[in-house]
Amino acid sequence: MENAFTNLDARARTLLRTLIESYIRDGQPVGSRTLARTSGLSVSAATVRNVMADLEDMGLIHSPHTSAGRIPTPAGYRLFVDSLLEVRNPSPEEIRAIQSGFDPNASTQDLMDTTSNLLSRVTRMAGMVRLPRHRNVALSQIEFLRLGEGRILAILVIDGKEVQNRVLELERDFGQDELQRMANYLNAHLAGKSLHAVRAELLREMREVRDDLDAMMLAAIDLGEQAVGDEDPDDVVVAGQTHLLGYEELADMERLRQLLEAFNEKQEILGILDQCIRSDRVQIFIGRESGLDWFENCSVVTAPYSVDGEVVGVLGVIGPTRMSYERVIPIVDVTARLLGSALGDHPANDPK
Amino acid sequence: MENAFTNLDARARTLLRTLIESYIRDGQPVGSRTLARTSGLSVSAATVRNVMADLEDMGLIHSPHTSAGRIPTPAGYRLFVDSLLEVRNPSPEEIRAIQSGFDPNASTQDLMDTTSNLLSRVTRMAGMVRLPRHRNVALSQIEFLRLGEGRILAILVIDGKEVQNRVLELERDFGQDELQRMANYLNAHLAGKSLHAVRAELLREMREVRDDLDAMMLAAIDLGEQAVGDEDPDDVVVAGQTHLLGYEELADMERLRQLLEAFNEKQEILGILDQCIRSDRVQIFIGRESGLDWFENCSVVTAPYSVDGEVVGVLGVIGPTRMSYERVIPIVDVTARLLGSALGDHPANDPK
DNA sequence: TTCTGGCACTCGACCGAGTGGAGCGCTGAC
DNA sequence: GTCAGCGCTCCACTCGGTCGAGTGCCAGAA
Repeated sequence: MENAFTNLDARARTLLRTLIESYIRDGQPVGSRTLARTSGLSVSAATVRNVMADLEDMGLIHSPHTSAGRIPTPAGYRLFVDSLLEVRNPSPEEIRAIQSGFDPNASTQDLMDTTSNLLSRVTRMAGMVRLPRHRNVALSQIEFLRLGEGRILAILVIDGKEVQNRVLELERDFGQDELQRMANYLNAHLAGKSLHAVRAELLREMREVRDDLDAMMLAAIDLGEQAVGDEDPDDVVVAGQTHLLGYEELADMERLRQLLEAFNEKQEILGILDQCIRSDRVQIFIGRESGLDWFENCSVVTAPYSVDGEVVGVLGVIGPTRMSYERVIPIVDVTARLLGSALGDHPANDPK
Repeated sequence: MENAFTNLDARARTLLRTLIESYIRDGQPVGSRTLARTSGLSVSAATVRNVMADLEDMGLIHSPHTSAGRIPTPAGYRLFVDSLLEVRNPSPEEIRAIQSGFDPNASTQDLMDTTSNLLSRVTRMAGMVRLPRHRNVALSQIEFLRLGEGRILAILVIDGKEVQNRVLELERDFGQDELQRMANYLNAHLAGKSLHAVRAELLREMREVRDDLDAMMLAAIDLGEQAVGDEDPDDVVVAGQTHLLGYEELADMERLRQLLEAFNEKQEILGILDQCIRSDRVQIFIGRESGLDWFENCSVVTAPYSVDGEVVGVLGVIGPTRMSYERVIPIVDVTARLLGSALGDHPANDPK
């Protein structure tokens, strides 16, 4: 890549860019004559052919068959998005359309749904949102309910609006009043702190003061630790998969099946998104770069979103590799920013 | 229908049946010669042609074009499944495969997921399960948690294992201890009764003894009524939609899109299933019978499932109209029965 | 050395004609 | 009512020919 990039002179890069733009627009292989005319350079088709031959040698373009025009290879797309693409800012209408979709009073889950819908509608591809990790949201309240012999329902109220249930299976049985006292203890000590902090505190306390506490407080801390313990098996919200049926470059039924199956399973989607969470900018996967066969002809554009400066999740879209990156990238970017700020407005105890 | 059926003599019915079976098997229009040979009747192709002409007049079959064989019309399929089809019992392996899929200790939600997966895997079509109405499940416990000014979280524990949350928005504000007492009151009076009964009781009590109760008990009943109130917006679990991509009679991308979209929205699927909940046997929708355009070339096979004699939900499959009804019907039937009995074993307080 | 015009060649898309086969309807005989 | 046979229709497939787009290469100009 580095190699290819440094080897390319300005003219070759202009031609490659024009070629890819043209192919993205029309979906047709583009020939030397067209390219010579549309590139803006004053060179003949024959010269263009020579340059194209070089580009082909470098693996950036190829022809589907003799005497068809050229189309970009994945490597070509890669070079294109990395160093040739001029990202357009999203049009004001697009920003408005996205912005108006966010209801700051909605619950997190609703926000995720709205966002992935929005992404898919605006880009006409499949949109997806990785649920935010709850690291820094405040624990409002914790309660325990005895369900049966050794089975306890832990209820976490987070941020004053999200409710999470967890069923804990325990060795020992607790009475409801015991549980109540534990809850009181935990609430008194931990309410208002972030889940992250709560976890840390519980662990610390368990180590440091183990011996000083009576059995019940110990059990309470233990319970709290279990309840806050592993976060939900993190999930991802997907929308608009069906848009993908419209692209004829994805028309292979078997591939399409695998693709939609992946959306159902969510596992692999999750894997892809998780790879992006570290970056702090828009990231792009082209074709098989993610290591998945069924991803041929598909690309992913993702962007992390953050609340209060910390990255808490990723969102993005999946579409055909031949997509309008210059349009999609800023949309994903803006959406991530807007989602971040929508999540940032904690309507903790807002009336109604 | 009545008309067509009574007008058909045994021979015509045999031929129609053979024709449809053959078409279902091969997907090819079937001609008079083939039909004469495979029907088992000793009649010539010419005679078969005459009969076929009659069947065509009755609207039971038609040819896609001159001098192609005949294929069944929706009306033909209808007659076929209503009175010509000999339902095979599912093979022992199939029963075993289905049966082994049920884990009697699983939660309702898991059971639904398993079941629709099972249906789709065994039939290689899309499986769906309408969640059971919670009419007759017992309320184990009800608790209230104050979230904020006038916002209360109601927690219903049902059947000793299912947990449901509802956020109630109230005019008046309640303190946590008030709520606690209300919950105690409600639990004392209502625990162990079916949700259905609970509702009835709450309503009765509100009318009859309104004046005798102090404000708090009244509020408690009110709360209880709200909490038990409307059941969840009933939902449906779908699985294996992607199987449908494999059938070339559904290969029209636009149709396919609408179909998958419908699976996502679930609304229309719900409508179809709800139409079936009244019947107590396997029901079949063919093509547009359900009134939906995008259903062309699709059929639905459903069966209600019941717990303790009462129908609580429906399950079924969606596939191409050209499906093997004799195989699918018994599968759906058996699955419904097995699901019913799996739901019937209440593992209310089972250890672990 | 680099660019350019020209030329021969390749390949796929398209068209039209021809062919074989499946299947139908009709008719007249039994 | 049943049946065999005939003529007809229509489709699917193949084949050959043409056209246009596009390439690769070469020789000459700058």
